[in-house]
Amino acid sequence: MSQDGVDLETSLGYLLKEASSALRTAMEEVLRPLGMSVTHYSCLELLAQRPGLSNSELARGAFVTRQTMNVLLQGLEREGHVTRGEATVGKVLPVRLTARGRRVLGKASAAVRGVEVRMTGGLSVEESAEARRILRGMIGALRSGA
Amino acid sequence: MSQDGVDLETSLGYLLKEASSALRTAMEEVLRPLGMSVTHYSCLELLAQRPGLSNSELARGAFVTRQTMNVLLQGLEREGHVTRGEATVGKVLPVRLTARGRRVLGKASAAVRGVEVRMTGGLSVEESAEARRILRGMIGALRSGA
DNA sequence: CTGATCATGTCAGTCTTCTGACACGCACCA
DNA sequence: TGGTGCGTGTCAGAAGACTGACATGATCAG
Repeated sequence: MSQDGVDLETSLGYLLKEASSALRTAMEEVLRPLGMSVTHYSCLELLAQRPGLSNSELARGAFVTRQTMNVLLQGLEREGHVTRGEATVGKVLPVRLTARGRRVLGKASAAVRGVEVRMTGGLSVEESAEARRILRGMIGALRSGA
Repeated sequence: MSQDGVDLETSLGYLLKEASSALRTAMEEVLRPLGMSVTHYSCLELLAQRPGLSNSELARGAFVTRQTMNVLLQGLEREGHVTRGEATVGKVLPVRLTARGRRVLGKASAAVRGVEVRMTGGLSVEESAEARRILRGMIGALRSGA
């Protein structure tokens, strides 16, 4: 059975999906009371740390297509959480957080930080570093093959 | 900036999402030529390893809702990849792979195994074990908090 | 035995995300 | 100079996944 196939009990891929799913669920739980989805939060957090990112850059950072990020940004702009500036070069429109966007992000960021602390609470500093190193290696290996 | 928020460069949560996204993309690439999606494959692989699973159990194993798994199974049944037996207890319908389902799964399973090998190729046996241990710890910590 | 609770399968509607397609601007090279 | 390729923003349609809701059967407390 497990000689040619993928054993679910052992597979790192399955474990990765399981962990990612659990993280997403936990984030949804703490973000729901704030009226925010995980993708909303990801977009705002990206903008807070890298102001002026474009639509396409935000999409890559949040792991969605640029079309999806576009409709997301339209909603965020309508709600007054972000502003889209003038194109300085080409068609690229830099996006920035408004004061209101920064405010709602504050609570969300704290909530998500709580989830991350809960997730990594049982890990030593060495284990965290090891986990980061291994995950980065996996990502690199997967991307190189494409 | 990064004192209260979540630093994307360091965050294990972001790294987890990044790795999961890269894995999903890589799987889609190898499954597309076979005319199969990741969720299709997950469902079939689960059934191969645990025959007779019910709709709800499959949903939990593939990290989707039972409604989503239901429409997926309807499609797989229509294409002759699975059969749904009689309810032995309650309303629970055990699902099983057909010969045809097993055949298409064979190629897909090999392809996905190739992706997993590529992903974990650079890891030693000890590192793999460490990664599994850490991921299981994260999953447990996230679930316990719910 | 009876009522309450829970999990399951399923139908319907909605929301999210993706794929496909188009026009535009930039950079490079012949 | 003109063309080719690439990245970008955006519109439209299709596919995927989710939430809500209902009836049914199992389980357990009283």
